[in-house]
Amino acid sequence: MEINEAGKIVIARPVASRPAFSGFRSFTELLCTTSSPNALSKTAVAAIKPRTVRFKPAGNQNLVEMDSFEAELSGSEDSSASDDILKSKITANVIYKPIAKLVSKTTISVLANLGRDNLACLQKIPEVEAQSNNQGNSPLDLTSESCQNFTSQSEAKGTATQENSRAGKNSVLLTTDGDRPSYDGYNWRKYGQKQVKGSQYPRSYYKCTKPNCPVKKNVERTLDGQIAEIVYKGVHNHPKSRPSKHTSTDGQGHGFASDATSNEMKNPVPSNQPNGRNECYEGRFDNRNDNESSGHSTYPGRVLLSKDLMIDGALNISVSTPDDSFGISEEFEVGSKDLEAEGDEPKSKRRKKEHQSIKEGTRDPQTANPNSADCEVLGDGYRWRKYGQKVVKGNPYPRLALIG
DNA sequence: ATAATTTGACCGTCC
DNA sequence: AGGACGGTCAAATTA
Ligand SMILES: [Zn+2]
Repeated sequence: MEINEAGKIVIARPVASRPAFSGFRSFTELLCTTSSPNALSKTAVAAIKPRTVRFKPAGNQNLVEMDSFEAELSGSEDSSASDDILKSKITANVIYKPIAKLVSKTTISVLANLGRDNLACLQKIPEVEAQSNNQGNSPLDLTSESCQNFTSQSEAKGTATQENSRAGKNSVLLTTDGDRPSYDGYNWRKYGQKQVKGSQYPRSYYKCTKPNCPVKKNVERTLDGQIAEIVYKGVHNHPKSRPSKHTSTDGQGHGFASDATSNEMKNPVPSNQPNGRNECYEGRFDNRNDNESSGHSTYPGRVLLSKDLMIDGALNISVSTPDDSFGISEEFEVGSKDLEAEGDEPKSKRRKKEHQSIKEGTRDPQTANPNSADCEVLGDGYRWRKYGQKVVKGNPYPRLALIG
């Protein structure tokens, strides 16, 4: 059961074993500059809520969607668990996001003002869950505007050290806050939360709000509100909603809350999906750094994502594709490897089913990316050109070097 | 009034 | 068979 921590913890740092490419940096830079992370923070509040009681009827649940696949894995770690990895990896994508979050303008301003007061920030930021204001726009804004701010911050921190980030303690900036969104282009509805055994943090369950979309994601957040891990399950059967600035976009119209996590949306994703489907297969985002936060700061992590995702942060990323699989995923690793996993987690339950589905759904990586030849569109919305590939020691899969 | 979130209970799977 | 867990449902609550 527990175990993961070790794995997760980590985070990796970037660097380490990667061949050096200048790419790294570039990546980072790119990310920062172009893509920006999503950072966000917001106000927050913590609330305590009453509890509800319910009776329950029973039964219905079988809906579960099977489309998804799963992933699991966890963590990060370096281990080498190759086998496991394989299995798990297959479907899973992990992303480690360091910072990120989206912030609303207000927040931004606040931050700006506060700038120094991290503490203050912290307090606010922490949990909000969302609702507030930002929903609609945040994403965009962030991207454009905010991002920069963040970016810089994050970046700075990241690379430089982010002191602040965590300095503040929990996190202010970097952190993710509560549930807010980082908009990943999709709208999510929280349908459950639970303390899972293997992790220290509560796991929140989100579902894509589009009517027929089976995609779900699990988000674990630290006390501070930072995202410790995100796992995506399933494939969207609809295009992303684009954040139009003011609008809510897509579907629902209201703001959505995307929970916090992931991606950035910012960009119009280029091509991502030809059809509009396949957006995410499964991914995971891990951030748990608490542990050591001290070390470095950024949360380096890894990301594996598949088609849509994102990356963010300031980290170094490396991308690798597993061959195996479905190609679904391309992984971004940020630091080290992690992978994980293992067996410990019981997660497996439904997984099996999912896997099957997954396979079906996912396959065709190539298809998915039209560009696959030399250029690939990773989840970040940008197009990358492969300029190298190499087998890296701790990692079972060849690592690709991409240039933006 | 409506939609989203919270949260205890229920269900299925694993051991 | 029974307990432990993770995941999901859905009434209650909140926004
Ligand atoms: Zn969806």
